[in-house]
Amino acid sequence: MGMGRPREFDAETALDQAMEVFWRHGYEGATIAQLTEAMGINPPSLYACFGNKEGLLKAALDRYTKLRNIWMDEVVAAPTARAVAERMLMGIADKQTDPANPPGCLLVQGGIACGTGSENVPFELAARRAQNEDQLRDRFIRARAEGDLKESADPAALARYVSAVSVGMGVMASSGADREALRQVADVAVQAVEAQSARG
Amino acid sequence: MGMGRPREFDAETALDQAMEVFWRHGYEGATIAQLTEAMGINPPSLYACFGNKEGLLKAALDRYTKLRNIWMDEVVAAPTARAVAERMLMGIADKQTDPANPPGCLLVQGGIACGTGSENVPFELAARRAQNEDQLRDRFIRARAEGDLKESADPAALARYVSAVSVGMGVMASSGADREALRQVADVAVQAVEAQSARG
DNA sequence: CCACATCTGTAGTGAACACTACATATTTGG
DNA sequence: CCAAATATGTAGTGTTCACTACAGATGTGG
Repeated sequence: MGMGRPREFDAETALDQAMEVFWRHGYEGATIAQLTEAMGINPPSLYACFGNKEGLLKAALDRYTKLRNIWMDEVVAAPTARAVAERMLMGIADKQTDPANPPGCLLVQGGIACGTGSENVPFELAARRAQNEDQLRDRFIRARAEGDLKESADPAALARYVSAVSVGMGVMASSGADREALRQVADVAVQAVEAQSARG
Repeated sequence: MGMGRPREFDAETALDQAMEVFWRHGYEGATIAQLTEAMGINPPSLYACFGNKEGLLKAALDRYTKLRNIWMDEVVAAPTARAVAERMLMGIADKQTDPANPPGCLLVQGGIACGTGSENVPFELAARRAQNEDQLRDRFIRARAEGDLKESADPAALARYVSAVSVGMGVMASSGADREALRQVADVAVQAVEAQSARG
């Protein structure tokens, strides 16, 4: 039995293009016509490979979070809680204003609110944002155990805080804030973490 | 010449219902069918009164920001920069988890990214968020002049920071964060403003 | 070279969308 | 009571959407 005609496009390259469309227009705002054009394929190829529009989004999110998690590993490798927050937020300021990508964050731009039939999309994005928050929380738990954070500090609250600031910066970036403006926000935000550090 | 048949519905009541639909589903996710059903009217009445879907959104935003500005006046009436930040963020934590409304903030849920033909919507929302940021900035400028904030403090950056945290909290609320979780975020966030205060 | 499996491009499909034509109903001014 | 003006409900309009049937192309195993 033969193995059939091989695929003529590269799935990961196509996903990168789809990611950009979702990033710029959101899940509901992105049309199959825009997606297929950006990916350089026709609808049947898209559906054969990714199932449907939501499957394509999930695949794009998988790719996005995979790259992002590599970066997050570098972030939590910083020596102190303050350094972690600074590396995270300054990195966010730069990444969210990188002209190579649409402004903001795919995990926010993808779709915070959706219509009937797509209620699953906001959940999907939230779950992936929560992964990063968990990583931060674990790192802050360690920081407190190491005496880097005060005993009174709440690692979960700190992680939620840093995550919230990241999201807020993403929305600002998507509405036109430039890199310097975001860095100023990050700079202020880090001071709250510093206030929870043992040697403030 | 007669003045015609009078309108049978109350425009402001109808707007409140429309607001809720946009809030929950976003601009693109909200359908005219859902809007008219919630408003208790038929499409021709909607179009006669508000022009089109985008006109309805703008009218709903006008009403939303009108109520919100009243609250913001109370916020900036707080005696110190720290108290302003606390009142703002704690109030946000409560308002964004008020069961009387959909979770989160209409100015975010309304549509951060939109498809072709609705590019104007994210701008419209961003402009209204910027109004609140300007109000905060002016208040922080005064705080610095009064010696409440350090000379080295940047009022514009602080305002942008508080605004970013608010937005981030809104996204968290919309994805299920409860009131207590948001209050913890607010509590941490206020400490950054405190660090910029003269008597920290 | 043949049977089979998978991909590709063309050209649609039904459904849902924002929006509206039109006839009818309800008001005011004379 | 009539004419002008505006609102309402019914029943659509054309367009766009996500998705797919189908025929032909391109590969593998025997």
